[in-house]
Amino acid sequence: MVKKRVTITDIALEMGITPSTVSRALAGNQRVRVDTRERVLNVAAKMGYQPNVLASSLRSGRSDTIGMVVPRINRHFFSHVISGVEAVLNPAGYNLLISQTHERQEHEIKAFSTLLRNRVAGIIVSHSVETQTFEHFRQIIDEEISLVQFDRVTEQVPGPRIVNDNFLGALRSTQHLIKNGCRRIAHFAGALHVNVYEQRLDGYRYALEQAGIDVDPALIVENCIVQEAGMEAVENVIVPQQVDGIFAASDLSALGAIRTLKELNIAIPEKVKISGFANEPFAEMIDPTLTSVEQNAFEMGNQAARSMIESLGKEDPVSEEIHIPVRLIQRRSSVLNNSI
Amino acid sequence: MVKKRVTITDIALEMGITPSTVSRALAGNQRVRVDTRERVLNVAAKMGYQPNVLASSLRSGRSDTIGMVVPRINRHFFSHVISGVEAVLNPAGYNLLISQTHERQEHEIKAFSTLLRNRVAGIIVSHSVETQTFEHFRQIIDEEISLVQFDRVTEQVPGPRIVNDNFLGALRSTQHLIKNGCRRIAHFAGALHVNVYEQRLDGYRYALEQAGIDVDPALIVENCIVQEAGMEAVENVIVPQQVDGIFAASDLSALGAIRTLKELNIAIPEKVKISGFANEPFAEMIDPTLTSVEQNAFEMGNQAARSMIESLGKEDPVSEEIHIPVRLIQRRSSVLNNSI
DNA sequence: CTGTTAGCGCGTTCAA
DNA sequence: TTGAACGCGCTAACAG
Repeated sequence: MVKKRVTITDIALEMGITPSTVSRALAGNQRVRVDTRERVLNVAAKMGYQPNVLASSLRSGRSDTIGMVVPRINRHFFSHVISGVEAVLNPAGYNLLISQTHERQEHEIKAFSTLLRNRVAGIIVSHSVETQTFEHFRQIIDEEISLVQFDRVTEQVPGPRIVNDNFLGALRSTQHLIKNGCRRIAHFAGALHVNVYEQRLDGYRYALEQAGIDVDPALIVENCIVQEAGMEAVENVIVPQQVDGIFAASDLSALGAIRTLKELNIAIPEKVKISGFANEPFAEMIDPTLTSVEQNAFEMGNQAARSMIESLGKEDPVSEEIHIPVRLIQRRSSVLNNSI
Repeated sequence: MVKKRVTITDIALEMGITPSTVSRALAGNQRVRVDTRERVLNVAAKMGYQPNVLASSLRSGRSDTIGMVVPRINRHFFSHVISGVEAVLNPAGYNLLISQTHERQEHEIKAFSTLLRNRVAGIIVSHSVETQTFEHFRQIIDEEISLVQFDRVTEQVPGPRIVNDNFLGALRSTQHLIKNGCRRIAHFAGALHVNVYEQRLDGYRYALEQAGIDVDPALIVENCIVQEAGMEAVENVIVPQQVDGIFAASDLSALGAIRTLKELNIAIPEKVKISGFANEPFAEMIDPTLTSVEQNAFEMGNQAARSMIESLGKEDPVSEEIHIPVRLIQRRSSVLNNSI
């Protein structure tokens, strides 16, 4: 026996009133007697009524579902951003529909399509690494769906952008290496068409220039953000170029460098000082512990959600850029004495 | 200017046919001329038509949204399960609506309510640690919504249960410690009303009994799954009880133990051998590297999703229990010589 | 304060 | 093969 789902009509029939009144009572509308509202609420609870948000959204044209599109759900950074978004959106009465792109633009396009079909009120997105064109944002913009970008963002699309202070993090990190005596500092960079990696490179460059150190292109390793790339870079660049410091745009490539350097018996931090980016959990667990730039993913999620809620109340998108502060965490991979 | 959303009526008007025909054409219905179907598809694409799944679901009574309820999105294990679920459900045309309970039963109840209101076709859930009663599953069962449990499950609720082979993992892990010479083996347990921790305790017990070692209740530390608890347990149990082996139900408490033992200059693995559970990423990064039981979270997600799709096609739920194999990964925290 | 009427967008009868 | 009519559950406009 299938228990049919309870509708407002069922409640109305049960009480001898009309569905309209039930609807108003449930919605907390003022134009309904207090005692009838309470009776409706009672009967609804007793009958196990669950409002059908599909019908409600269809009729009202409003939706309380927010779409979220990320490269990968199971990456430490993104899972924490998602958690931060959820922490703000859920208490505010919104639900999250999540898609991952696996770093493929094609999947990003599909994800948008799915979210549009589901009539989400807004979309919170961090681009796939492949994404360099933005025509697929057209429909989102045309339909005036609120759009918030975070971390991997572009100015070519309107709406708030929540980003880490990548430039400052890179600047502080490189300055820290310089202060500790490094002169030939390599940079493990990412894909430079992605804003975050471009800005980290800029911060690195600026720090060197300020210190009167020439920027040597031979010391900049592109697309070096995974562990294996860090390992290879040690053999191809760090050793032959007699590098004494590494600012890595990723903790993983920093880890790769540490492992290979240890194998080669090159002392860290005595011979080479290293700092990474992201402060992954393993940074404080490896030997030596890894200096890194902490980015507050949870807070970034909170802010993205707050910006989304704000956008939902406005007519036109505000294309502001909001910076989440970063913090350099000094550990043994870059500091000689035992002061830390 | 708001571009109004395109509906099948718009397409019909544009083509001088009726919405019915458009609907049939888009649904791939046979009872429509091949060339009109193709014309409809063309016009739909040209007009940027996105089907309204809310209206579609409302009308058809079917939904392609699956709800997922987990304790925390941003935990390594759960984020990988989610990813595994997504990897199967997405290509099959389903969307995921995700809620986290933060280990609170109250939030679990709210999450269910939200999913029911959104008329999900099924729910994939792992209980909060607080969950010990199951009345809040009533409505899900009554409305015949497909239900799949994973990891933290109960037989008190119908439907497939996808679980790790916790018993076997614990058995192999404890046997491994015994084989390597341990006699007084402590167990860092979790909350014992949760199936996974109960089974890990059982496996530990069974291994001891098989080896003719008495189970000493003083060596079983309950609710010891976070780092701090592992640290305290070293001082309260490991040292005073002269323990020579620890089987921890969690990598985190194992990590805590390692840290405190190192501070106390108690040699690992010479004096105390340790194995954990979950094979968190840090297990191979700490010093000494941590022996642990690998649980394939991604595969567990795949299986949960497959079971869900299967359930959706059936009338009555099948209450089978599906085991995901685990694997003991031996590392330096438990092995003396350099053979690994 | 409550009832009546209409329609959101779609899918599914029943006719033609 | 197509069209006309209806209704999924709900909200909103208009009466009263």
